[in-house]
Amino acid sequence: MVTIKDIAKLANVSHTTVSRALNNSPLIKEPTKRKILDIASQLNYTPNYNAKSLVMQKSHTIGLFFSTISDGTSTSFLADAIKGVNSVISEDYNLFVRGIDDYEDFSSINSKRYDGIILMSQSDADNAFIYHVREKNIPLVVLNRQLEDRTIINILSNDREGSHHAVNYLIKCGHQKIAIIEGKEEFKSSHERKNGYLSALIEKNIPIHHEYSEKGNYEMQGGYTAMEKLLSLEKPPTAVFCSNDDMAIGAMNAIFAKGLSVPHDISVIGFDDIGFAKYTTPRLTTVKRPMEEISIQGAKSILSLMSQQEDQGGNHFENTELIIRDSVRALNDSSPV
Amino acid sequence: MVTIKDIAKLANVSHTTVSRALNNSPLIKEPTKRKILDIASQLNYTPNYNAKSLVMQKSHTIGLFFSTISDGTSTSFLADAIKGVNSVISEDYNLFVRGIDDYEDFSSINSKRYDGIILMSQSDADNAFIYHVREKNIPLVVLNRQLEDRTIINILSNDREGSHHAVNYLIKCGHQKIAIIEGKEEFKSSHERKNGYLSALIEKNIPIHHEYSEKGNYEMQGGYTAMEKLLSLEKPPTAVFCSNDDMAIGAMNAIFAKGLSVPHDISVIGFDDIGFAKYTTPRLTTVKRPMEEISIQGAKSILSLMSQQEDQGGNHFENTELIIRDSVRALNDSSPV
DNA sequence: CAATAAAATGTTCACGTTAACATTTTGATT
DNA sequence: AATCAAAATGTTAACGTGAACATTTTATTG
Repeated sequence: MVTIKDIAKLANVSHTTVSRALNNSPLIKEPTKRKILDIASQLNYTPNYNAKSLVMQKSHTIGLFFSTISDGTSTSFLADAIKGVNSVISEDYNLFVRGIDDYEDFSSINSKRYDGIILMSQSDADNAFIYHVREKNIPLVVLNRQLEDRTIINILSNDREGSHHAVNYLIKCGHQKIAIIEGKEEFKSSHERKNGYLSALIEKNIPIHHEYSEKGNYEMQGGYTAMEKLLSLEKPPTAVFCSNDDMAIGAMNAIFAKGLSVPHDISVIGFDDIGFAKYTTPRLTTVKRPMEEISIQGAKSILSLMSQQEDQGGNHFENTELIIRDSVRALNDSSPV
Repeated sequence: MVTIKDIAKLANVSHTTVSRALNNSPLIKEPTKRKILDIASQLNYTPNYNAKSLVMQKSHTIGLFFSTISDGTSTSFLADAIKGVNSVISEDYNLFVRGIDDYEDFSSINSKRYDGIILMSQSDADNAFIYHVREKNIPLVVLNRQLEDRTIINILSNDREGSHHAVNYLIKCGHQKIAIIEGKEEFKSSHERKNGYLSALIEKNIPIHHEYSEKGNYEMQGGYTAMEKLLSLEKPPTAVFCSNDDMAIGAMNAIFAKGLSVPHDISVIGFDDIGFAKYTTPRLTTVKRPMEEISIQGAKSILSLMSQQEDQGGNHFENTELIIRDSVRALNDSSPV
């Protein structure tokens, strides 16, 4: 492996001069600079980042952490987040991807190792991690889950508003018996989305029936099982708000399995707008959550946070959007807006 | 930041003794070892991995590279690979994720920075990368694409066999007019899967019609468009082999859009067995490709390759499996095996 | 052309750790 | 107790780089 000292010898200068030349310091005369750069490229020199990091106290590494990678994080969620972050950070940053639940303790997570951390947070259980990162003074951006601590940069979609909007749409379509299939209980988003569902019903004075709430887990099978239970009720709902698209797909399958049709017998609405939502039969009406946009914003934020030290915390909401397709039926004449 | 020298001072020993104690060297007496470990944990000591890496010439980093992350890599593919690798490597390795197409040149990829590299290879264009990694003497495992070079560890599914099997099944079901929707042209797997399709037809002496081959791109929209073309043929096929599930889903949608039914009017078979395949309507018959298993094997291989230096190259095939669901209809009496 | 400031380059140290070699302590043997 | 081997610990250097300070070279000015 060739080092700056090797280059120094060949160029007949000190290794510091080489260092300066490679870092494009204005202190070095043009001719020598060129000579050094020439030799460096001829020798195929590449800097040793460990040495660099050691002396400069920077790691050139950004950590992208998920609450969990193996347990219940949907593929599209994981992939969209990585794609988003990846598209923003430049070649000279390393991107480390890991799940918080992979760690027994957080001792290996410190400012020497990470210049910045993006946390894709799904659960309150992440708070210990957040606390640790803050304590170690590592620049941090939290995505996807709202924090009380307003000093932390926080980028997320307004899930409550999104689900409120969705349920409101069902009501406008004439539905009154509206059920919900909830998300994974440990995930904050589940509660946000349920709250939007509740607030929409309350706003329109529609009574809330306990039996219209079914627990789910954000997985297709969970949506299927939950829907089966709803269908076996004495008075089944006419519409179901599913807390994510995966469960909506499972729910539709449960409906088909009973010989019923969507949206004729039961209307279904989802959340996320994953790629497949356009290709279900019927096409799924859902709330679009701009996951990739959120991670792009997150990556940009962490970069600016790392360069300037001005820590401008607070929430940044990316808007959700109701995507109307074919899985909801209007029960009344007044066509919905 | 607390270093081993700080600990040394407090323990009244040399920093080397501390280093040895922390690394559990047998040279250190039990009592001193305990004392040092105590102090270390009290001070909340965490090792500086940059220093460690610098002197030990190890990076504690495993690179997981994709041909591309942003351009045409399906979400389930990306996520399954990361999940698989992540589940195997231990806490003291960093997992680095990046797309090859993010790099202008590979100069930053060297053995100081990566202890090992797992390449999820989709395209011949990766060969330059592979060559570079080999030249730098970085342990390498290539997943998902067959290499000529038998000295490189290579783990993949036998796609040709899988698609042969699938098309054979269609034939056994009485189909003769069997079309194919091909994958992304630049990806090796597309050709493998097409070859399996062709060999199955040839084996059974079924004439190959040029118009029954449609180009696709591994995306749902591509499957849709390709299917539309097939349906507009004078003699449309009775069965379609789609080179992945995403396109199969798109194809089914195109069939529905024409008012036709799957499998009654046209049979559809996919490849991959993604999570959604169980939840399409009808449920998708497909070839299961054990992506997560492949990445788990890949991660295990890279770890063993990194520890022992015995480089045992060659291909390791993970078996595909035909998953029979409801999207293929038997045209004849003889029920298929 | 000397004096002096500015520019260019060199010397030495530091970063935090492990490793090679050196020294001291311990314990067994006579 | 003296001797010696083994065990435990210490000293110093090394990894590759950047930074502070020191020195030399160059350009500018009177």
